[in-house]
Amino acid sequence: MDNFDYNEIDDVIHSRIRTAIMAVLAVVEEADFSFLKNKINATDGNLSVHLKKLEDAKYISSKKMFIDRKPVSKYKITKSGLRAFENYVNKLGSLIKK
Amino acid sequence: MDNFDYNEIDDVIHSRIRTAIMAVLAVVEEADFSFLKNKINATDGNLSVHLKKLEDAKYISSKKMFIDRKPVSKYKITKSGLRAFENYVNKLGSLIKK
DNA sequence: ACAAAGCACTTTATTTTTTAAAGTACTTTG
DNA sequence: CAAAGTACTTTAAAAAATAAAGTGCTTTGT
Repeated sequence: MDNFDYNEIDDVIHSRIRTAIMAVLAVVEEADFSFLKNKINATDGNLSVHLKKLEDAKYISSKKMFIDRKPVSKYKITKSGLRAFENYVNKLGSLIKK
Repeated sequence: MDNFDYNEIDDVIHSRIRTAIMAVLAVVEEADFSFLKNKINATDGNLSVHLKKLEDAKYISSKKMFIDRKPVSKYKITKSGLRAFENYVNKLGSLIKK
């Protein structure tokens, strides 16, 4: 039992809502705003803010478009986002199950 | 792939520093302030605040005493704290590794 | 003996983050 | 065509995290 340094946990990911977003985007090819909103059970404002934070960190990317005359934002995890999420999972796993 | 509801993640535990504290206290019988501080690499003020928060939630308990004429605070995880931590780990595990 | 430096914390204040509430820009339905 | 809905974004308020000071001793050096 050696390393428990909390600073090694990625704080961009380690927030309830962002952890959930990343977990979903890690397993789907692409997800739009409404899908995520329902999936993780978030309010609009919150989701919007946290998606932006993940996007600023380049962990996810978005494309905005119109489908059936309605605005739709599609999100997907980036390569570095997936890498970060994997690291996060490993780090947390090593912290947690001993 | 069904349940990703982020509200189900225990927010008392899901903070980097508190996750680390709980992870340590889940595997040791008892730990004092300095031990925790070094183990998880936290500053005094932060550690103090978060220990208090976990204590307020009854996830950990503390005893304050003097050893070698110096104040020492000993912390241990409570039964409900361990249960909460286990639930947290399970929940996060089910979210994360799919 | 006494000042300076440590140790083990706690408290307060500042910054950052999270959440909730409004707001924007349409589109659909009665 | 007004009211309700969809898909968000922005702003404002509440909560949390971090950093900085402060407290109360004890130890070490001179």
